[in-house]
Amino acid sequence: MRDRSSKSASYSVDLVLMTAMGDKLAILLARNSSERERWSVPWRIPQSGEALDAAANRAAHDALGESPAWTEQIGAFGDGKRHPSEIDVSVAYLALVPHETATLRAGYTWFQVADLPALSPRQRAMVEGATQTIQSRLDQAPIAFRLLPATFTLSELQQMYELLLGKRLHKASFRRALQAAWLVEPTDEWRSEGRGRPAQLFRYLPKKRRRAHRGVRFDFLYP
Amino acid sequence: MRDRSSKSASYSVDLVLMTAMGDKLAILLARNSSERERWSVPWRIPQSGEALDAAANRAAHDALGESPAWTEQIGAFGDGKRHPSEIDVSVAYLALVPHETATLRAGYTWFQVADLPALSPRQRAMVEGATQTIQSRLDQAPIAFRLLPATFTLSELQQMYELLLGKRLHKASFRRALQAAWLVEPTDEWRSEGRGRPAQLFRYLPKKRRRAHRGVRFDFLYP
DNA sequence: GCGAATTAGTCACTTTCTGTGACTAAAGTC
DNA sequence: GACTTTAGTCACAGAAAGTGACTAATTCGC
Repeated sequence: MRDRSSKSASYSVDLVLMTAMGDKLAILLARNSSERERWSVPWRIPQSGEALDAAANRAAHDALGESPAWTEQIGAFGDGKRHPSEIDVSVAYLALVPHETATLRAGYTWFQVADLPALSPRQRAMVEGATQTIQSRLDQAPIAFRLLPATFTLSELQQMYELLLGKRLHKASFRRALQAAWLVEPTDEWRSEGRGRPAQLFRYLPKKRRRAHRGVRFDFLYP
Repeated sequence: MRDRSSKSASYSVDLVLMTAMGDKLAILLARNSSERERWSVPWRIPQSGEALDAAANRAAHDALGESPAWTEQIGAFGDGKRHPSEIDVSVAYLALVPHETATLRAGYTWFQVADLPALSPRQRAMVEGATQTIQSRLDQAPIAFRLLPATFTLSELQQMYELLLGKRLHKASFRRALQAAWLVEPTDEWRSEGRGRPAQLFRYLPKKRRRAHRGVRFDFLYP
């Protein structure tokens, strides 16, 4: 990548930037000229005094020309897995953009996560971690909304959840849950998508949520 | 701390080691001789080639003489907040031990998380992150069991959940959910705790879980 | 010894939530 | 105008959660 000024720096910031392309998740990769793998996740070495998320944001700006709709740290990766550079530890960030409005700079390409080229072991672990983070935080953070444009139909939102969860959802149940959670509000616009009845457009409704006052749910997955 | 060999190292591993003392959460702090704050979370600079979790485990061993019952990375902290040393970035680990069996080496003390002494800003952020991680992963990882001895009564388990969740639970609901999740198995031991009927002892039952096959739950908390 | 107090463990009832199929509505296609 | 397609809603059955009351086994006070 760029800023390889200090070859001895011991940590990097790596960016797993994801989007939804059609019905597949995709990840942004940068073409490498000098490293062993032909492609890699964008990464930067923080400049002196630069915060970690600032470095992640810089990597995103270099690729997109704008800030992602969502950015969140995944964790620090090291522990023996090889990185594109000789860096000991890499702090990975997950970032999301809606595919509709994203335009890529030269040297960057979207790859479907199901069909990635060879990546360094450490970066492959980061991609793995990023997809797990998405699934696990889907019900705590507005992940799905950050992958959609500002307004969307409820069918589009449902399809996004189906993509992220990897399973079909029942329309009536989905909408009932959505209503109960006060997550969206209708706009006065409608969209006619070729055939079929036009759909109303909605927008995400960030709001002070009253904490769910449920008891324990042992929906555990762990061994 | 110790191993201050390379003052120029740019990242550390910091350990937020927690336990349940009575009905309060407590955290392990190490007394400082030279740093600005009198107390700090134990931290280490990874030795060359040492993995991040190995460094966290080393910090735990130095304090306890044994490995924690649970260890998990929380994330990397930097972003301007001051650390005990001049280190740029610190990778924080959450670790758990049952209070009953933990014995501390000299220079280490438990503090209730509600009543901590002055800590460096970065370490305070880590403690904050650790408590959030505990709450958010309580239903995905055996957090409560790692804070209890190998065998325990169901009342003790319920009290642990009440402590971690910060709210009372109904006994019948708690046990019903526990049964449905196949999380514990009875031993043939009973414990008489002074007055009242003796309680059967249970142990944690790690097991291949069948994935919860539920739909979406918009139990969101986010703004 | 015996009743009160205390803690464990279970049951049964009510309320709430979820899964699901069927229904109506509004557009385009032929 | 009949048929197809997508949006949006309803209503019912079944499952799950909230809750109070009940039985069980022990210690304490007298």
